[in-house]
Amino acid sequence: MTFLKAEQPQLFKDHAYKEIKKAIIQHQIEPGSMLYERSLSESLGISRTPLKLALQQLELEGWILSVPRKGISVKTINKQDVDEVFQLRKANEVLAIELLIPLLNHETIDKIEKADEQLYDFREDPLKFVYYDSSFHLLLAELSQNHRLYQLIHNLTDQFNWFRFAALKAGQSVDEIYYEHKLMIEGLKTRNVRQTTEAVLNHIDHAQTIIANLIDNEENPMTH
Amino acid sequence: MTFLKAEQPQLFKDHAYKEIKKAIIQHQIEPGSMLYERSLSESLGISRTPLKLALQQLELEGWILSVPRKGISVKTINKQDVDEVFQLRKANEVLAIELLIPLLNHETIDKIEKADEQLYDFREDPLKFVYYDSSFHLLLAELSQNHRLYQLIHNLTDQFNWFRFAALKAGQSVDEIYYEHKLMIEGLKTRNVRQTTEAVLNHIDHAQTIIANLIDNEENPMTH
DNA sequence: ATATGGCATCTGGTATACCAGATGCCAATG
DNA sequence: CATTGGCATCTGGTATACCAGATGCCATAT
Repeated sequence: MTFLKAEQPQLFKDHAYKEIKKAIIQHQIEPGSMLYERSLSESLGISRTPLKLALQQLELEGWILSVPRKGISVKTINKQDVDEVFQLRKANEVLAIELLIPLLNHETIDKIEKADEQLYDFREDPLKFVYYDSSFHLLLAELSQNHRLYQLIHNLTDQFNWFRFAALKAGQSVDEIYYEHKLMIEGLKTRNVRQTTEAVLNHIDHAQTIIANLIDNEENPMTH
Repeated sequence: MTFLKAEQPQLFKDHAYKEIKKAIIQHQIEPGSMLYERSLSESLGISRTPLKLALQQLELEGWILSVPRKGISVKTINKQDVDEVFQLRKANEVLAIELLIPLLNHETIDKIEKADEQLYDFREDPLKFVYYDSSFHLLLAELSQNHRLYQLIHNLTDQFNWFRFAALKAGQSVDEIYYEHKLMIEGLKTRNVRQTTEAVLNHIDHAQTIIANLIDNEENPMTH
């Protein structure tokens, strides 16, 4: 029995992983640009060993491409990448809904409504809206009680946010999406799997359309 | 233009990853047992740096648990783990079917039937049967043309195989599952999404029942 | 002018030395 | 006898030196 919290030590690899991923998602690092272990480790103030671990995680999650003895680059994306991510999101967020609904109770419904209110507060602030929209989807995944599913959706929403930051930079707003959440919540409150599923699919499809148009239309630094 | 094949160099980390994962799946390493970086690196004949990369990949994929400065252990599993893996398998293999069917042609159907014949050849050899059954499911994932989905199903079927090796060790055979493939193939050949989906779900449910019983029934080294 | 060979210098990959937290034994102390 | 403090020795984490493949420049040869 241990009372003094064995707080997890902050490992350099985790810190590096978060920092680099954030920089990629927020487009502080452009897709296609090279990363160099030596200069990165220097700017992060750590050695190459924990940095390599961070980079490998990013590679396994599909953010960067590492070619042995040649170099590491931030991945560029094309329409197929967008399609793949959205196909997976749809199937797995629907799964989360199906698992979640039989588990709902007053407490969890309350949590969901609270999360949605937070979202509403930031409907005019695109950056924060992106953040809280993800939180909303992640909350549903968490309440599905399938931890592997949560991890998967987490990864997919991160990738989605990457696309989305590009849309924001390009001046496109996706804020009207907020109102689609209302339909999802109504479906959840009435434990209606079909209504909720449809609302989720509409919600995701709507986002996909916006992103797909952005990717298709022109040369932009995300595509190769 | 490069004609001389730029064959990917064999990296030590990949070799170590494959070897350790194989040992875990085939239960040469028992769940719950500890792994030590120094002795592992020695027995693999590599240093700790590439080994750490291999171990981290195994951790990210859920095979092992690493506690900073304390140790690394092979994960034990419980009924919830089994449920999680099978929930994900069902949703995502159904997705693969839905994506695959509109893409089918003579060539791909031929591939699928060939794979099934190979499977039939090993219906009496449980070890090889496990291998070719996975190949069959992976082929369907591959033909869905969603690479992320392929990777996901690959990971899930590997975890499934881990369960399955335990079933084989416990003397339970799951070979009758072969005949369920026939129904899947018929559905595919007639491009019938509903029939194929149902066959896949039955197929996976059948396997889940066998594994769940094994986990539930008794103390065995997989559970904690 | 062009093709080529070799070297300087990039890159990531690997091995290893060292650091710090965790643990358990055991002697010193009450 | 029970408790405690400290040290020996485990563990993984980190920093760093070195190795080898990849690349491009430039001198040289044709």
